[in-house]
Amino acid sequence: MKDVAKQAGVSQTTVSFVINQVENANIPAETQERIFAAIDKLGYRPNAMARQLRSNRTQTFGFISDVVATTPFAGRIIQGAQDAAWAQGYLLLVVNTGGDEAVTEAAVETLLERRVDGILYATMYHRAVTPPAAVHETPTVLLDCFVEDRSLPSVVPDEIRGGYDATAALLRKGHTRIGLVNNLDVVPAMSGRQEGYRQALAAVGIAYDEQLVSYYPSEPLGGYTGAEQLLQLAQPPTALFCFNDRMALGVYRYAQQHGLRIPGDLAVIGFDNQDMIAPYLEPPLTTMELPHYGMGQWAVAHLLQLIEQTGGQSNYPPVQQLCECPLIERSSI
Amino acid sequence: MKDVAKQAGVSQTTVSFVINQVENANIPAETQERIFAAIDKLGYRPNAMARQLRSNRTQTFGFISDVVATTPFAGRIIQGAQDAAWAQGYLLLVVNTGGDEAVTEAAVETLLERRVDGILYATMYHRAVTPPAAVHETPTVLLDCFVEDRSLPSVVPDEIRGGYDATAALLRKGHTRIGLVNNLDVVPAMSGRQEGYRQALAAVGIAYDEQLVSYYPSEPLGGYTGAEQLLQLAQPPTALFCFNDRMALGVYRYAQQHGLRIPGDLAVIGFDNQDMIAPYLEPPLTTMELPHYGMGQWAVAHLLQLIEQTGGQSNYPPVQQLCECPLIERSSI
DNA sequence: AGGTTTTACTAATACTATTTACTAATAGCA
DNA sequence: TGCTATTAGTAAATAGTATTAGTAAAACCT
Repeated sequence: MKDVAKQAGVSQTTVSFVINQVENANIPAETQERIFAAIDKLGYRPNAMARQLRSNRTQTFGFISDVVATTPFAGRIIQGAQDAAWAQGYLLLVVNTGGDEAVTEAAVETLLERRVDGILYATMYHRAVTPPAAVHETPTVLLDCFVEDRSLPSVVPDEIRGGYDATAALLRKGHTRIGLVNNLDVVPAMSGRQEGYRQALAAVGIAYDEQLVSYYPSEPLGGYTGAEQLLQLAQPPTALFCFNDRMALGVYRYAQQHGLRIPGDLAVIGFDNQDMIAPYLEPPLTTMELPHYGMGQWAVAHLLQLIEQTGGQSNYPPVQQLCECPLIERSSI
Repeated sequence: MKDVAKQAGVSQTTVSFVINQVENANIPAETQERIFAAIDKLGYRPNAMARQLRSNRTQTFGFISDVVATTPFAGRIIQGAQDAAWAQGYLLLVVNTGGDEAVTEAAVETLLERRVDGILYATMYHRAVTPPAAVHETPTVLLDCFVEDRSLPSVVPDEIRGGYDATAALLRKGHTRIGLVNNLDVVPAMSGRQEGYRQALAAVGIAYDEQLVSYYPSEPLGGYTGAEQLLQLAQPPTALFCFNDRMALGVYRYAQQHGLRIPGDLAVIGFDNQDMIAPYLEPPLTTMELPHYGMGQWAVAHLLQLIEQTGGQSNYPPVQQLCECPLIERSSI
């Protein structure tokens, strides 16, 4: 910048004013042109480090996640966050802890040393977490996870409503005996979707029947086994709400092997809207989409809001945002 | 740091020496302890920005990609890169251009302003690219892509060898009439795998038969149509090598509808090893894995090497690295 | 004409480290 | 004892910007 100033015959201050379009600086167009010419001639590029040091803002957020790549659709979380950040002139510094606690601690430490303007703490499936205490030293929002004591803002899918809407979609098609092929692990998705299922049935006066719910590992085989259990009942369901698309895949397989036509003999609805499964099943699977992209966006928007508030020191209780899971209608119900 | 110095009763210089474990500084253990106590007491955390400004190293790489999330397995590229970077004390600043040229240009500019120590330029499928000229201002390696003039180092899958190995696996099982259900788009994966297929056949003296190769869009429907075309030949193939797992899915569907048993009546081998498809097909699909994770790692390792060399100003021609695609044996051949 | 306002700048300082050059005090040695 | 070598530090320069306070000259106003 000093060299640019010399080249343009002005002071370094003036160059700074011109580069940053400072109001009230009153630098005439002619001088500005001289400075831009000097910038071009010298190939000058502002040094963001120095700028950050001086202004105490890095225009950077840390993005910590347990496992980015293992679950395939989860890349959308990071994409939503990145897009929203970029739109506001922010960049994301990503760390991937692999779920290791020591790494997570080190990651937070590193990000704080780098003076990120905020931290996004994401998990690849909806669950409770206990992030390192140091995250409280900077604005932080939890993405697809939450802390038990609600001491940090978080954004998660609205599992109950998702379960409700999926069940309601089945009810709208005239089904009254609806099975739930649920996950065995007690995670928020498992209990939340089941609660939504219960509420949707209750809303139309259908009694909750324990027999119509099966619990198996959330994989194709678990779906197969669940279908087997529920469809061999004396009064079998005419529709199955599956915990996820992979379990729905198992249900499809069972139906195919037993000559059940979907949706004629059996309606099937999934959850997750997995790119590589849902659209390619025969018939294409109706399912609920997890709002990963939207949650990523929301998290960044909220972080920006927190940063702005920090000036005002407003101390509202951290918001716990629920994101709706839209119904993706295809041909399986 | 000044406050720490005051608290410990030493100069700021001494604190710096202790924090950085400077050799030849001869700070006795007792003084060091006093300083560490002061650091703890004041909750001091070094300011990476200032450190970076002074030392002119950011310990950061830029990671530019066209579309992170659209192709599901591609997250592994970023994961491989991130893991390798973290292991060396580097962090990744990710930007996702959505394929937009203006955004790409802006991304490079931003990363250069932030003085990243290097750039990783990744695409989500293997292809030729023309990155902004400014990437030449910092060490850069291309990931899953390359420039026509080979002016930048790159790492890509060895498509020819992948095609060769897939075909060879089929040959080993005794097949002599092998069809290729290829992609319609002329991309390196398409032509490379076909070339490997040709070479593998030639190696055992089987003449290349144009009739045994079909070209359709790389989706399930294209696979279905390809299978239909090849299997209705007067002398149909007993094995099909599919451009990717999604096309293999279409082939499975065709086989099922026409009473062909896999692998008994028809052997099928895919490409990509997609998490959500290959293991869950019936029977599980034998396929070739794209070495995404490994390419990400290699790219970072090479970047580090380039940075080290930059001191020595060695000017070798940029290396073009090929990564092997391993065979994932399951039950479809 | 004399004063005020505006224009077009500049000098100096701060941000938080790293690094070089230097010093005072002590230890070692013949 | 007198000299050098080592120990245990410190002062000051530097990195590249942003920002505050200030100034000289020109323009404006009555």
